[in-house]
Amino acid sequence: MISWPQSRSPLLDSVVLNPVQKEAVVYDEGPQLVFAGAGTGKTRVLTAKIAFLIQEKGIPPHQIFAATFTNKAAREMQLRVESLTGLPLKGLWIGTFHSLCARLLRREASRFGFSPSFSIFDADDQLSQVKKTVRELNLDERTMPPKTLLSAMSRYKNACIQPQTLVEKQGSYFEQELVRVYTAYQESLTRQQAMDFDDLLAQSVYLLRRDEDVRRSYQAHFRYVLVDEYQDTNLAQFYLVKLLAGAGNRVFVVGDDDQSIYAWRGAQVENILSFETVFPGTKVFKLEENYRSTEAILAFANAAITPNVVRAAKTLWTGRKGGAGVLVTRYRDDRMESESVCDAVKAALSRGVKARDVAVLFRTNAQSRLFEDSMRKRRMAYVLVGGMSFYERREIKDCLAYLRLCVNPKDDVSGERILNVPPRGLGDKSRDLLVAGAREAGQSLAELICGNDRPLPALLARGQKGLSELREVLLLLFELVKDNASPHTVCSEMLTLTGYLTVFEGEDSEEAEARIENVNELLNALAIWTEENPSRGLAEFLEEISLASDLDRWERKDDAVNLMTLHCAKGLEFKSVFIVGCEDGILPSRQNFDDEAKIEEERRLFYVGITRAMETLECSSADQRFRFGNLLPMIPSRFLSAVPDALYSFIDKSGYIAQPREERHHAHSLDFGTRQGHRRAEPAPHHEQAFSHAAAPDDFSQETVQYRMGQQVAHKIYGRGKIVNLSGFGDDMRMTVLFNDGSRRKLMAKFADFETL
DNA sequence: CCATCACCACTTTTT
DNA sequence: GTGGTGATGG
Repeated sequence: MISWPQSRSPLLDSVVLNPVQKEAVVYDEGPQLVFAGAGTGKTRVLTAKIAFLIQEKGIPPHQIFAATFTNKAAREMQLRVESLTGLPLKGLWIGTFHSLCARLLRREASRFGFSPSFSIFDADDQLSQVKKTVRELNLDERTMPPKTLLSAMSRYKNACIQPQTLVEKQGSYFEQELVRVYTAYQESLTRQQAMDFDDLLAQSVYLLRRDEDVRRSYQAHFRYVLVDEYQDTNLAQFYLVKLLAGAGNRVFVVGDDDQSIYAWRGAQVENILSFETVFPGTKVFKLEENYRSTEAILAFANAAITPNVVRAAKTLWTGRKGGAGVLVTRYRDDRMESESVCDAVKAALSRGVKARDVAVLFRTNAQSRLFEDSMRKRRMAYVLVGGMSFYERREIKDCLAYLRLCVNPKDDVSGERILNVPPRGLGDKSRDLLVAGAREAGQSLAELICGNDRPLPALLARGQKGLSELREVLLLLFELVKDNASPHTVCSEMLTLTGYLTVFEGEDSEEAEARIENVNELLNALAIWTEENPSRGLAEFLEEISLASDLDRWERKDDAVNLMTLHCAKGLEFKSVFIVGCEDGILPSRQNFDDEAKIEEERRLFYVGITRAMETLECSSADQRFRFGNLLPMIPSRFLSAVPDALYSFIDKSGYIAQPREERHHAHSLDFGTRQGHRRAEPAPHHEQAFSHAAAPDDFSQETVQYRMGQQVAHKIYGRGKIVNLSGFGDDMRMTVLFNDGSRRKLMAKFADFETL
């Protein structure tokens, strides 16, 4: 380990770097590429590099452009650099490509006829807009599926191909119509002063390409361009790096081709593999010493990735000899897998492992449910990352649409969304009339409704009242925003004015209650944000929301196990990792069977999962799994069989307790699983007893907690009470509890967090 | 106009 | 098992 010989800074002296890492940090000639294998300290190098540039090279923070993969990574990196240099780094351009581009585009908005407060459309908004465009062009949604169109447009945008350059080209019917849709879609976005995710990148590229002044000024301004996770950049991001770097090529990128897992959304591994040719004179550094995983895990990882053909040669090694072997397990079905994995997690916790250091990783979000159920049943705390995020819920999106409209009244996707929310008698018919009227007047929906300079289109009588109500609401909200009211005030005012919650309050369903709770949580989040960002307004809040991923909001909790997809786990590390659902069809995904390049990406995904583990790793598979509502036979992943047996221990728990005399390998024959529509099998046997107590098949803890009428219970929040009613059973059991404070509550048994007395 | 019900396709992965 | 869409009737 070497410290900084010529450093004047005691803080920089404190960074421990190996010789290669140090060389990469200090080198300062031309373009630089760091091949950083998993766990080789790439974040450390990147942070040290930025600190070095600021402190030793005297580059002002605002002249550094650093793109990370998540906003969270950016925040953490900034904090670390700040603590290294002891300087606040206010102006540093650090963030995801998307947020950095948004920042650039807002600064330069006037140059391309946009307002700096343009909206950012997320996937949901994009889809609404495409659907609308398809309808306007009188296309059939079945032959021209909006989703397909959207992904095709996304491909064009990733390659920075504008619709006007496509018009001349001839192609299939689909392609020709695609160009029409693409053209109309972009026009509508411009009209609404909106950018979608892809536009943030593409429009930045167009701007820098088109406007020499802008390009020159940014090239002169940024003295360094740094990119993390370079293997996952797409063509637009590559162009950006190239355009921003300019002739000086002060570019420093870090990545690992073996961890490239986003080709499906346009990332090109070629960016990293051909970096040296594209940036002549590149200095390459290779980090191959892994500081994260035990030798056993690393050997397993190396073996798992070996079959890939498309990769730069490298071999990770570690000085940490030994370590617990990797465990590969095979279960009867998905339920048994989740139960057993949760038991194994629980066992680890009782051995003293902290829940925060444990992760269960899966290929698809749908797999999380079983694990959530199993953990809840065991009263184990967990954090689920990803899936349906808070800000994607309908009620939240409704509220946000109002807020977005306040910032950008031209946003018709938001306008149409809230037109009849809550229901105010403005249905499809009224909407069409208003949209047509707005189009004719050259205005947006909100502008038309709020402007009084022009008679509104004749509406059905029923709509008039609702329309003037909406107008009042919007006018009041616009007024508030003009007076710089806090985001929290605007939102709560909107709720009062529209009576959004009264519909739910009238309903007595769990769902309505959850909605109300979510909206309250949003208000809460707004209040906190306002407090933490007193100088920033609604527009900034909305931008932060729309560019933040679920992972960005994730925080490790000391006592909660982490549940997430393999994609989400990139860049993270955990002492104990469980990779579940290691089956052909899941990992690798069935949809990628046909293409060897895609299989290789799936294999890299597996590799990413493996290399998250520091101390223990278990990879599990199930012989049968519920998918699409039926029980399907599964076989263990080809990725597992590619790893030599000697590198792991294998435990087969897939045998049937009901057929103890059967030969073991018959026990998991497929005939059992082919009956379609089969209901989920009886409670799975505890895995440690699977073969030992054939006579006691089902005393497993499916329902260890029993409830009965009149029973006394104690709830964490509501205190003590008595069960006065019960209905349903299993996961659907509901109960009414009369608490000692006099309140009466309906609860789902499976969620109810209390002790029986 | 809106609530309800039947039917359908769908599950990769996300800034 | 989900969630979105389309037909129907109040």
